[in-house]
Amino acid sequence: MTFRLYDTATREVRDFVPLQEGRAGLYVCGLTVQSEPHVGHVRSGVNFDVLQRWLRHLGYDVTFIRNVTDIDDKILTKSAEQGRPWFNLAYAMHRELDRAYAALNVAPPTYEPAATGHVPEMVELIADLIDRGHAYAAEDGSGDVYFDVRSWSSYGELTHQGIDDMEPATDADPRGKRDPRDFALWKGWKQESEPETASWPSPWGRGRPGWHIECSAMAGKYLGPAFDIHGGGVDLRFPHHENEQAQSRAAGRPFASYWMHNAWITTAGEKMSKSLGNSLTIPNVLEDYRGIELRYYLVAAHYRSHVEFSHQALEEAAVGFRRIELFLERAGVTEAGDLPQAFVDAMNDDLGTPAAVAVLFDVVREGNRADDATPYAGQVLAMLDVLGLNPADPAWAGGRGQQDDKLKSAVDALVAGLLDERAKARDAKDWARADAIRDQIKQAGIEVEDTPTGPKWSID
RNA sequence: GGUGGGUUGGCCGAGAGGCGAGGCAACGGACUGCAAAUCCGUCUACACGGGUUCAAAUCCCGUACCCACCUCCA
Repeated sequence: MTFRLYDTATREVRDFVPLQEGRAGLYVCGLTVQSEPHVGHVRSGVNFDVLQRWLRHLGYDVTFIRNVTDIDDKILTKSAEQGRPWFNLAYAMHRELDRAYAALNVAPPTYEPAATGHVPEMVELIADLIDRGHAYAAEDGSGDVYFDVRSWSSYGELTHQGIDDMEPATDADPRGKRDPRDFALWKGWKQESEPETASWPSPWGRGRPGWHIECSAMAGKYLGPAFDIHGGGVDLRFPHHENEQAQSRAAGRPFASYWMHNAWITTAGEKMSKSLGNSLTIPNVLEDYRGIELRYYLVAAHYRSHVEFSHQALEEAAVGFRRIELFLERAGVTEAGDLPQAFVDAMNDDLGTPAAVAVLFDVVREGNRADDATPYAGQVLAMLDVLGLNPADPAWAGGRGQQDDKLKSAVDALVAGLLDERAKARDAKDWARADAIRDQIKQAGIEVEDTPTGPKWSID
């Protein structure tokens, strides 16, 4: 079976046929770095990381571009509220995002371009659009430049909407727009309310980029006028992706062949909006769960399915994942084997991670049943590698590894004496004494279990 | 008004005309001095009302409820 994926534009699962054999160009809309990343934000990071890994597994030479939007209205508003420069806020949140990705073993993309670093490319594209008659400088002297949606007959094709069916933007300032649905390519500098540092020179006066233009410009720069896959969250379909496609194609660039959109994580049935507070920020969640457990929770759901976040569900997922880890520990295998065909089929079917995870557990069970778990453990490792969930991956060590080791050997020394005593009691069939010692250790939060190779302890 | 998605067992979460996904929890059994871990088994679900079909969670029609997007949200 070849790799198939659901294309939002055609609303069907299609065979993946790259523009160039053996190569895959992937552009994903990253985040606007304006607040601490929460669980919902990193979902797309994890989802597209799995895509990237799978494409690589399939042998593609992948160029993966994931941008960062480091200038926009919200960044300006928030930084003003916090009394610090916008670039300070954006950079701080960018670093926070990097930490979150690292904690979840989201591999860095090939390149992570930032909007502010690509103003010349945007200006070039905007000028081209004006030349072609698809954009115009606002006549009200605001310095804005708008895309003329009426000039582009296939506007709305990505989201299958007709211009006249769209709700006129009541909240947006119509300013110098010819049609209320025209969107900003360039935003003139508002001297009275915006810092000069948030403006760049352009043929239309100082200003800053509109939201959508950056992605068209950067995708074009790093992936060329046509590339394979464009991804992002469902909310970006409209207007962001619709506009990206319109302005790119209006400039004569074919743009993306496939569109992939990941679904939301909701809390209490509601969109996990940035205004809901910070209880589910990555640093907060990682106080209670390991990164690998959170990643497993995110990978176990299909990328196009809503996930209703709950601590109970995350807890259950973590328990389930530990089952896999325990199996690997017991097997003591470190060499990855081959992927089971059922796993490959699941992944090829639009990244069917839920079915893939089911295969994972099937193999764990078979391995637990078998006399020799080695071949099964090898398969499990191979599957975990593809999903970015291999516990042995150094990415999970974080900065705590060394201290954990020291702690472990200290506890080991303390527990060893007690276990020794317990062994003597057991030899003498003094079960009461043996159980008392085990209880005593458990009081300290350490679980003792007897295995064929002797007792083992683990932190509860 | 337009566009898209959803409603599955105690819980989470797949599937998309016939064959019990998987996980968590619970219960029973095996193993164990007792446990733990592991294995085996049990719990046979698809919002509601119609319809099509030999056969519907899956297709069609209708209803209810939920969510998202409609010009700077992952």
